[in-house]
Amino acid sequence: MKERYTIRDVAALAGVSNATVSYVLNGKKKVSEETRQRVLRVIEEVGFVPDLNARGLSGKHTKLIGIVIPQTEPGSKLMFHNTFYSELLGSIEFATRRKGYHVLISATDMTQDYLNLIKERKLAGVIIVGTYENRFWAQLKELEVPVVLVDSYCKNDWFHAIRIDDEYACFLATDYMIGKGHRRVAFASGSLKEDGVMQKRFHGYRKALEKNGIPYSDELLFENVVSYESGTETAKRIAEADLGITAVVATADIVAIGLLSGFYHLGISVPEDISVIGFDGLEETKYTTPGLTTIKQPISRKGELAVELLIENIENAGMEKQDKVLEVKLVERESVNDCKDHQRKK
Amino acid sequence: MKERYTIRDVAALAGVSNATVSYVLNGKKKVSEETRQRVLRVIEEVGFVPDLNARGLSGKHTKLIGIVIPQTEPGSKLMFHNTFYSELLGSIEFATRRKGYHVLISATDMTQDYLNLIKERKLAGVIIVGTYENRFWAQLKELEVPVVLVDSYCKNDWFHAIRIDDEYACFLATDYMIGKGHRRVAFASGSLKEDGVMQKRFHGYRKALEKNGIPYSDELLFENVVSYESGTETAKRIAEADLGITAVVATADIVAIGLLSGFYHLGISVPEDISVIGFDGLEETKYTTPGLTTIKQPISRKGELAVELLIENIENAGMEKQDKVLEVKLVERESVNDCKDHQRKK
DNA sequence: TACAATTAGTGAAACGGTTAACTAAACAAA
DNA sequence: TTTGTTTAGTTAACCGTTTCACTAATTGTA
Repeated sequence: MKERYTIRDVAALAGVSNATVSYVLNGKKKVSEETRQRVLRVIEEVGFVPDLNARGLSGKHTKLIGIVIPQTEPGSKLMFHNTFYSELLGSIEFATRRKGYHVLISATDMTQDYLNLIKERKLAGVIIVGTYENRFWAQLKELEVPVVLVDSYCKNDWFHAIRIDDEYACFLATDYMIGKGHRRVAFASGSLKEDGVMQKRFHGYRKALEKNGIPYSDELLFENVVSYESGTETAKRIAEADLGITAVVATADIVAIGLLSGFYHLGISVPEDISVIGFDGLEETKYTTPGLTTIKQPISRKGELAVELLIENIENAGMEKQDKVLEVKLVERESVNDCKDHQRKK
Repeated sequence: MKERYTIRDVAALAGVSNATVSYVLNGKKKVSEETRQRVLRVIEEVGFVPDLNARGLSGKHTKLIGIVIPQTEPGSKLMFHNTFYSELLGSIEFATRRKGYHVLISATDMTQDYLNLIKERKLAGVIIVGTYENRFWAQLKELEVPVVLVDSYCKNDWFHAIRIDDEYACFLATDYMIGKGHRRVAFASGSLKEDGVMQKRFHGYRKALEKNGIPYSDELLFENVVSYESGTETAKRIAEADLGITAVVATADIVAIGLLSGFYHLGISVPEDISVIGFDGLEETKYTTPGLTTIKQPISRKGELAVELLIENIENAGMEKQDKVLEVKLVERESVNDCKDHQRKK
């Protein structure tokens, strides 16, 4: 890269000391209007741009924030395929840029490597999405770097968090299905191993059954990964199980869309033969056939809020921990019908 | 952030000078095996991690690379919605991480702001995706930073480039349709204003018509943005135009998927009433109804190659410019039928 | 034995900012 | 006139690396 003007060059040209230029740049000390203008003119003329590496070295923080998006499998293809993450990432990137920060993305779990990255780059803050792994959370805390969790649950409650009421949201979805007369409601879930959003959503599902006096049955739980393919797979399993299922609550739109496709290819018609409700409110749910009824969560808002919260915390340290719970709403489209009550259709 | 061990701390603990530690770290000078081990042991013990800001300040390069993804509209929602970009981004991120580099993403055009970003962060290299804007390219060149273009066309031919043969690819798609007996083949394109991939693809379309002795007709060109919505819109326009169109060549799967949905809602059946071919080979084309016949391009490979090429250029400066053209292939699924030759169906 | 060459390691000056401590001038108050 | 205060700006140390120039010790050569 080409050699560049430094703050000292600018100082020399403007006939002041480098400190003065620095003060003009960051306004931490008063500089007479006259000098200020002179310095600014020189900056403008030579196209001076400060070196953020140097600033990061001596200054308070680097204006660099890290985003951790879960890595579902090596190659990180799967996760980028769920446009939930795309939309979230887009909103984070946009909000970050608007605030004059830059964003470093990593599709990885919170590992020792990532902790090192935080140190190496002296990240000003970190946004972590959808991780429940807590083996490294104590170490993360020790780093004393501002952290905002999105859709993550940290038992210790150490970090800021942005989320929705996952339990309620799935309660809503399930209760809605039951309200339509469905009694055999399957639950197409992501992995329930970790103590995260999926578990919360599962609890919501069970609560809705309970409220309506429907006994929970293990057979109706279809646990899988969160992906298109897993949806089609689950559709097959549901069809083969032949349990009289008339409705499916999916824990992600991408799964629901997979279900739609799976059922279609099996000659099972949605919503005539089976009703499906999704979760997320992705754009594409408007365009699927049939249009997908879903629980819409404010994805972009999550990203925006995460950035705002993080930057606020970066800029005024020692801020009290915050938890923001955003609202969801049920969007009715065409993938849910009233149950025709053929209790046991063959 | 917590105070950290520096290279001098490590040096003191190992009883050597800081220079020696530095040489152990980056192997630029020989250090006796004994000292090396001693230093490494201390590093391990105290968990020392070098500060990349400091390294970036004094060292050759920052191991930070920037990715520019085009911004289609403020808020950058649209572009992140095309999973073409998600997949590309995912592969870039993965390849980058494997090489020990980090990646800074920006959804923006190549503007003065971005040029400044390159300077500010002293980016080691830049990957630019799908931009044709060249107002700033001369300035970018002056920065003397390694650049790889992906799906971008720079007239001056200054930068490394990764691409497919867009013209041939669309020729293939169109010729295939014609081979199925279609004579009225619409072209659902992105904007042809800029001198980029869309224009190349358009040329391919025209060449295929020409080869088959079909006169080109302006009416059959449907220019729009590249998005789901634009696809549904175009479907409507095609239906309303009533021009006896029996096939559509789309310049992006996301548009094609929009077409599928649009036609469905208009009661027009694909492929019975109209055939559709897409472009990109996104995962979801497997799952649409009907499955989308499409021109598959090696998206992840594009990302990988871009990263490899860029890093090679970063690490051995003065490398000769390279152009890589990757292969595409036509994937047949269910969205294309032989033309029933109802020349003018009502 | 003397001199050159090699090897292992050191010292200190960059890199380009920030900032605490200081100075000099101008002004106000007694 | 003396003293104190405010204002505008400077000096220089520092942030944590890299790397050039150097030294001291060891080895090789004639």
